[in-house]
Formats: sequence, structure tokens, C-alpha cells
Amino acid sequence: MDDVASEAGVSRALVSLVMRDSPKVSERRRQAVLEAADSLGYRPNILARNLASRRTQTLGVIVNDLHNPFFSELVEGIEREAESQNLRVLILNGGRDVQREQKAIETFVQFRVDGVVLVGSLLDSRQLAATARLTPSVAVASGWSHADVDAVTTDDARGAALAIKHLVSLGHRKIVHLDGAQNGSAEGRREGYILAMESHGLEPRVLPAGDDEDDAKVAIDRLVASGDWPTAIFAFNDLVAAGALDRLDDLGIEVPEHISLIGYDNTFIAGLHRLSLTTINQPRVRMGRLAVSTLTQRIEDAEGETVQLRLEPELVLRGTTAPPPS
Amino acid sequence: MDDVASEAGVSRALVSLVMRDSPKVSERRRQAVLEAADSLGYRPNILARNLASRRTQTLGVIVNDLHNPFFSELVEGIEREAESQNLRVLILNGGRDVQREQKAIETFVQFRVDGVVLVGSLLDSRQLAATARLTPSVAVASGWSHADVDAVTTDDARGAALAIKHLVSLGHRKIVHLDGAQNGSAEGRREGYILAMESHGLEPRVLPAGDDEDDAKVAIDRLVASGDWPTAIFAFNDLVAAGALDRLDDLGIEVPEHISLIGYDNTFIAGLHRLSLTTINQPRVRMGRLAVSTLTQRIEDAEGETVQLRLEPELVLRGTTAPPPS
DNA sequence: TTGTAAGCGTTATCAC
DNA sequence: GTGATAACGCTTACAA
Repeated sequence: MDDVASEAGVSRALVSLVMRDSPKVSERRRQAVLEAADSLGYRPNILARNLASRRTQTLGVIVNDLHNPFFSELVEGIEREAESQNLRVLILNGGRDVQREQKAIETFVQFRVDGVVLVGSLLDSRQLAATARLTPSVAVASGWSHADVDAVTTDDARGAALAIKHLVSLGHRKIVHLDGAQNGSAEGRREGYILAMESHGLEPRVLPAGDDEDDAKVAIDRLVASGDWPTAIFAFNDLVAAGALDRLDDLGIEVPEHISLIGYDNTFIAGLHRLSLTTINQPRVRMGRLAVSTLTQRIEDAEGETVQLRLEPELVLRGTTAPPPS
Repeated sequence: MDDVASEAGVSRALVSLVMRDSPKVSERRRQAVLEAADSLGYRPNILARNLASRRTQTLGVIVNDLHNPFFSELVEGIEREAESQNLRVLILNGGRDVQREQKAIETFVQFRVDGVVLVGSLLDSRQLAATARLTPSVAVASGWSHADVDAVTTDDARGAALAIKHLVSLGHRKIVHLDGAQNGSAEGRREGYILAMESHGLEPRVLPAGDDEDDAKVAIDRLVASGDWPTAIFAFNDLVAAGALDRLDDLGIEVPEHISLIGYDNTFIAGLHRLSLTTINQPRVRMGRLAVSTLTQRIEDAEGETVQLRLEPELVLRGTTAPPPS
């Protein structure tokens, strides 16, 4: 910075102002500084800047699972809103592992990012609350049971109810749920499923699965072994549905002729014609944007009341649901 | 840090040593410091640490397209190797946009990360070389034409040749290529395709497409409009192949009965039974690991000779290729 | 093994 | 618009 200052024939303070796009610099000086900086290949040191200014203009995003398209599509929304607020976005991979997620949080805290967005977090309420005490935080797409932390979700119970209602209206009565295990959204969908089944006078049957294709395959195999076959499956998400579909194809069980299948998230996978998965849509881009705006409000006012936004999911009809075989 | 020191009854320097897991601290003091840190909720400030130590122990990863599973799977390899070398990994989304990628590089440079991994970069040779001059860099999965920059790739021309050889051996003669446009790997695959076609005495036909499903659909529509129908399509990647498959299904053109289709990357999409895409595999995890080890060597020795690793792609036979209709 | 003191590259304040 | 000077929170010789 000293070098740039003397090269441009100005003070260091002026260089600092120019680098920060301050309006109180004459155009002439600004040009001189920018040229000097350029010719010397000067790059402001963000570390020093952040240290001195005690702000980072950076948001940390922790993505539970980069492999799941739902999350990467959500990140788009986050980035768009952050960009419009002139905030940088750093991404860390949670790797579907609570420990790694905790470590990622720790990293962001140590980096002193202005705030953290937890996408599809695996943390429980207590851990989430602890995180929010450490740094401004918002949870997106990670269920509904976290009273004290800002969150943007869709109503998972309602989404599940939409799925079940659709299946019931087609005439299904034996509908099983492939459960998302410890995933934050699993509880809402599971309970929504159970409630919806009961409200239709049907008996719920929850099969533990997980959140990706492999988990689904194992679950389907167990379902086969049980000998008790349903007429429809409500899967935790599209990945699970895709895995289930794979296994059903292996077994020669036709979808939707023999069995109906419904996913969740409406990722691009569900839209592939060959899968044409009936699913539940979540407005990801909007969720991402809202998460960021919620977070920036929280950053400005640490004490404000907890914000909990719950958007509406909607049913997307495609080709994997039909009336049960007669 | 001062607070922790006085709470633990030691000097600030000692606290620093403990926080960095230095071996030269007595167990007794270490415990005292850790307890004090814990009770005060102390978190070392990485910014200050990095500033003072002039190293960040952090690698920056710029992912061209989070939406493409190939890249997210590659990131796994990167993270694994980085973790084993005790390096943090920060991810920035390139968003399939050269400008954004350049901005991401700038951000990492300003953060003074120890090095940068460019995954599926869109930069041309000159831009890449400029980046490498700024900070230790390695390009992964972004083609072969960047002589002065460390790179880990697979042999795209060879991959294309494998695809064409397979199709030719099935009896195909009219094979078109859906081209990846400005994507770094596009050139190698395109030229490999052209060369392979010519070596079989066939006429190459390159159709501009892009790198995702939508690009593919447009390209297929143009192909239809041309009235000149091939018996096989070699797509730039699995996403393009999936998009092409969608469009072909729309048109009632059966794969592989009427037309054969082959993708590239062997992402999990290709493995979905409903798509069952014949494709070319790239060893992503290994590529990721090699990228990091190459980069760390470069960090240690800025002057060493350029490292260019080219791994072998391989054909993965699935269900979208068959002999041409007779 | 512990303590001291001089940086690290910025920002921020304030008088000029 | 400028220049001096004190933070910012840590590391790192070097001394003890």
C-alpha cells in the first residue's frame, strides 16, 4: 500500500479510500491510484482489511450435501441475493456429516464471517441454537423444529400431506414412506405423512431409508423381504425416489402400473423424462434469497425477534403416480 | 487472547502455542489454557493468525458449475486429500461464467489462500497463465491446452476416440457430436471426435450445443430441422446426453433402437437405470486428490517444472448404444 | 518451557 | 485531501 501511495504520489490513507470505492476522492487522484495499483500488481489484503475493519462483508454457506441437486440449486438463490447486497459468499461442504458441519461452522466463526447460512443442516435444535449464539445464522431447508433460530423452510408436513392426498385420491390405501433418517427435514415429512395417513383412516408405515439412492435401494430390498407390498411409495426426496425406481426396475416391478412413486424437492432429476417423477416442489431460489435477506437483517439487529419463514410446497404431477392395480 | 492468558495465569505467547497444538507446552499448562479458552468461549481469529503468519493453510476451490454432478463429485476428492494434508478448503461458485470465475480468483487472491484449484475452468490459456502468476494454481478437468500451468485432466481426445470406436464397431457411420462450446474440455473432445471419425474414414459433423440439458434440447431441435439424421450421437457430457435423451423421447425417437447415444463423465445420472447411459468415465476422486497434491508441491516450490497429469478415461457400456437400425 | 516485543497490512480517528 | 498514529488479534524470533 505504501508502494502504491508513493508511486501515485499520494498518501496511504488516500489509497485506502480509493480501494474501498469511497466517494470522497477526486476523480484525478482515483485514476492515479488505480493506475499505480495496477502497474504494481497490488491486491488489497482482505485479511488485514477485515481485521482492521472488524467486518468481512462475507457470508458463509454450509451445504449439507453437494451431491444433492436440490442444495446446489438453492445456493444459486443465496448467491444472487448476496451479490445484490454486495456480500461475498464462501461455501463449505458439510458432507452429510454432523461433525464436518460443526467443523465448518467453527471455520466460519474463526474467519469472522458476518453470518452463516446452513443449508439442509443436520444439526438438532440445541446445536443450531448454540450456533446462532456464536454468529448470526439462518437455517434453510432443514425442518421446522428449531424455535430459537431464524429459518426459511417449506412446510414439510404440508408437502407430505399433498403427496398422500394425491395418492389417496388415486385410490391408494397401502402407502409406505421411505424415511430420511436424521436429516432435518425428515421429521416434518414423516409426521406429515403419518398424520395424513391417519386422517384418511389409513395405517402409516415408515421404512427407514436415508437421503440418497443407495439408502433407497437397501430400503426397497427390505421391503421386498417383508413380503408385505404396498401400492405406493412416498420417498423422502428425489434422490431416494430415483434409487427406489432403479431397484424397482431391477425387480421388474412397473411404475406406476404396479406401484406408484412420489419424490420430494422437484430437482432436475425428477424432470428427466425417463424418470418423470411426480414430486413436491420447493421454491429453492426464493428460499435462498429469503435466507440471505433474513440473515442480513439479523446481522444488523442481533436482538430482533426470531424470524421463521415457512413457504408453501406444491405438488408436481408427472408420470410415476397412477391408480393402484385392480 | 489476553483474557485467556490471564484467566489461565500464563503469557499470551503460551496461549498462542497451545492454540496451534505446539508440542512444546507442558500438559498442565495446556489444560489450563484450554479450559480458560473454553470457559471464555474464545475462538482464535483466523484473520489475525493468517495475517501474522503470512500463510492461510487454506486452499481455494473454484467450481465452474455446482449443478453438474461431475464437479461436485470431484470436489470430494479434493476435500479428502486436502484434509489429509491438514488444509482447509473454501469453495467459490464459478457459475459457468468467465467473469464470475475471474472474480472468484480475485477473491481468493485477496484472501491470500495458499493456492487455488480451478475445477472445470472456463479460462483460456492466457488467463490461466495469468492466474498461475498471481497464486499457485492447478486446473482440473479443464482440457489440455494450457502448457504453462499445472493441470490434472483425462485425455479428452482419447475419451472421444473410445466413444467413436465403440460406435463404429457397432456399425455406425453417421455419428454427430454435440459440442461443449467454450467449455475447456470441449476442444479436446471435439478434436478427438474429428480425428477419430477421419481415421475411420467417416465424415465428422459437429453441432454446437453447450454443457447442460437445455443446450442439448436446442441442438436436437436444430438437428431435426436439418433433416439430415445420424444414427448415433456423441454428447459433450452426461447432462447434454440427458437433455438429448429427453428431447428424443419427446420426438418418439427410440434410443438405442433408432439412434445410439453416448455421454461423458459417468456421473450418477448416467447410472440411473432409466437412463442407463453409455458414457466415458473420468476418475474424479483420483483427479481431485492429484490436483491437491500437485498444488501443494507447487506451493512448496514455485519454480519447479510444470506438472501435467493426464489420466486415462474409459468406456462404460450401458444401454444407450446398439447397432444402427438396418 | 515461558515471556517479551516487534511485526503482519489494513482501517479509523483526528488534527491539519 | 493528507499524514500521523493507534488499533485489529495474532505469530514469531529471540531472550530468559
